[in-house]
Amino acid sequence: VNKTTIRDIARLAGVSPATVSFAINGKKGVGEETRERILRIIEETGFVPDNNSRRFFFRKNFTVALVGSPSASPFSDIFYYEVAKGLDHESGARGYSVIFTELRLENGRLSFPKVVTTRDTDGLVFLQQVPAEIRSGLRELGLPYVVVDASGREEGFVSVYTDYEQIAYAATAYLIGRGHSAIAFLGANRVPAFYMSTFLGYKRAMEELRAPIPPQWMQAGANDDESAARCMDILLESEPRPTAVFSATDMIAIAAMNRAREKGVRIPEGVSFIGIDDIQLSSYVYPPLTTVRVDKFEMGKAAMDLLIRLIEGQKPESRQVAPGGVMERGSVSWNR
Amino acid sequence: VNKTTIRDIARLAGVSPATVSFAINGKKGVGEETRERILRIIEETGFVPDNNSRRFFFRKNFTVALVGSPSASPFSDIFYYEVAKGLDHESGARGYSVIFTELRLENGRLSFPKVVTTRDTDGLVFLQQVPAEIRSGLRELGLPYVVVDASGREEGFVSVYTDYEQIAYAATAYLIGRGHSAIAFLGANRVPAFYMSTFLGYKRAMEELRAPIPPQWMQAGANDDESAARCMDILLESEPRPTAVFSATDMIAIAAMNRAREKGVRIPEGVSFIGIDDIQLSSYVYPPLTTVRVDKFEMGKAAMDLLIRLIEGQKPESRQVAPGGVMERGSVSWNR
DNA sequence: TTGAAAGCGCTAACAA
DNA sequence: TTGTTAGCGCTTTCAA
Repeated sequence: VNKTTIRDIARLAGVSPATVSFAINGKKGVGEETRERILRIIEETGFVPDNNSRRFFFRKNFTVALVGSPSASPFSDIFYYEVAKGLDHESGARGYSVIFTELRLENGRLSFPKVVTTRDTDGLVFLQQVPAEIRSGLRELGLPYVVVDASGREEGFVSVYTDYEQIAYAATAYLIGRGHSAIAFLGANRVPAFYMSTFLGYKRAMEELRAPIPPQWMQAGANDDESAARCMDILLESEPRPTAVFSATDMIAIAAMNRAREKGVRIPEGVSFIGIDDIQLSSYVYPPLTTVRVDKFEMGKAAMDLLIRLIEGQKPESRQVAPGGVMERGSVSWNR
Repeated sequence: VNKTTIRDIARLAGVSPATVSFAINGKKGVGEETRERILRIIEETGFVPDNNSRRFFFRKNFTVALVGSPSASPFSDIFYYEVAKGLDHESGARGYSVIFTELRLENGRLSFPKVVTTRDTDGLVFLQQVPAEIRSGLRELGLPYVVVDASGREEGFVSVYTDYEQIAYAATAYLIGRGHSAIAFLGANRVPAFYMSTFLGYKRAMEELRAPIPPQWMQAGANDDESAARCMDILLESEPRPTAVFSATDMIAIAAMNRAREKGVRIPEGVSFIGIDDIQLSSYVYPPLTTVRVDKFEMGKAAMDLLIRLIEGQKPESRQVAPGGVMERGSVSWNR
């Protein structure tokens, strides 16, 4: 198949290739009627300039890689997907494509996939955080990158984040609004900044209640299903026992909920639960989990915008995405 | 940043660029010691040949696009992710990258994203089926494509599939092995070929029981959460009532399970459930769903292999991926 | 306003 | 076995 080139169009229009190039890219230096004639011919022939030639000339890929990491799953499976949709949406409009890839895990060490090491992409998108083991490697690469759903933005990178302090406050305040005051906190300290934000939001809401919080109501180590279950055990045995639990993520809430049920606690009558994220899972567990939504699609779009700006040499600021509202489902009951 | 080129390497090695190119690509026509010297210098300098130049020269992208469709049910979210991992794994080893993209939905019509229409990729991967509305467009494009998890392989395309008849048989046989004989079928007819396979597998297992099946035990229209719930209602009201339900997918099983619980049925004591897929959700619902595993990672790998062969001009056959085993969890009880 | 010409980094045909 | 050379399709500089 011999694709038509800019030369063919030039011949058809009776002009030089350079003029066609100018016309296509909307540069000045082409007469109005010449431009129209050229564009009409392009329209008719369905000509599309060869992208690989442009890549070659500009020494640029017009490509961005979404870099997943095995350590992030399975908590983030669904998270990945919605962010990816947002990235795709925005990138399409800006002339970029999104490459899907994952960090390689070989005998216990994380490394970049070949697309990245060969610099066969213009920028990277990370989720939540850049795994510590690859930070120095990332610096060496010198590729622009953004972090989506970064917890806190202390460090020197561009990120898309949401206000988890505010969200945690909203979640706790929701429980308070439903009559609860014995509210426990179930947090994950694997990412300290995330822990901080959610805890502070919880604390702020509790302060307005002016009631002291028993220390064993504040659990920090719920980093996966099992540790969340252990934390839940402690909560259930604590005296007095909380009537509601605020969890920093839906996954934690679900693991804790399952544990409580195993121990014979009725939900939400015995203990109420609220989470953060609104992952797909949350509507399917029983009872469906009440949670505060985080707009991951929007985060993906924002990340793409920021990353393209970085690639093009701008110095964009990190961007905040507004939190969604409370998704009221079946895991919170009234407490009177 | 002025990247080092093949010319620089040639100069350092005291040979011509062509010789370096031969050495890199393992072509014959280079002396053994010259080759070693060149490769050593490449090693030392960390030189990586510019991929965009190769794309330009070969008029090829070394890229494959995973084409999602917005109309696909939320059921497939997790499916996407595991297949994508398989695609990434295999493509990395073969020098390709995976682009993540979605069909565009504009005023009710599906269309291809720009990456595809501009032929800025070498091949496409579809999930389950090619949406009917874009089939003719796909033909016009003339891009190679494969369908992952295709239901049946009647039509003229290359696909990766698994034997759902066999899987359905295994699932039903598992219930029979647990003492059940009043077993209902809950299927989805949105994709007829998939419906066929699962139903026939169910029927084959039931035939061995030599017991007649009341027609209302065979429900075909469970295509989403709500229709699955309605089907479950019918099952619960049918006389005699089945003691177990085989569902063609985990999502259907979960929706039906939730419905049964709403109606006050205890699971698995009242009714047992088994599904197909082993999606992540299945281990988190309550009770955790017993299901037959489908190896989606393997499907992704196989799809990539097939697609690359197609791109390289071979005529590969569709490939079958072996079904996984039964994942025994908490949704099936013994029936005596 | 338009055209001619050079060149991006690589590969492959051909010549030495 | 190795070097020379041309050229892939595009953009941009420079000259007309």
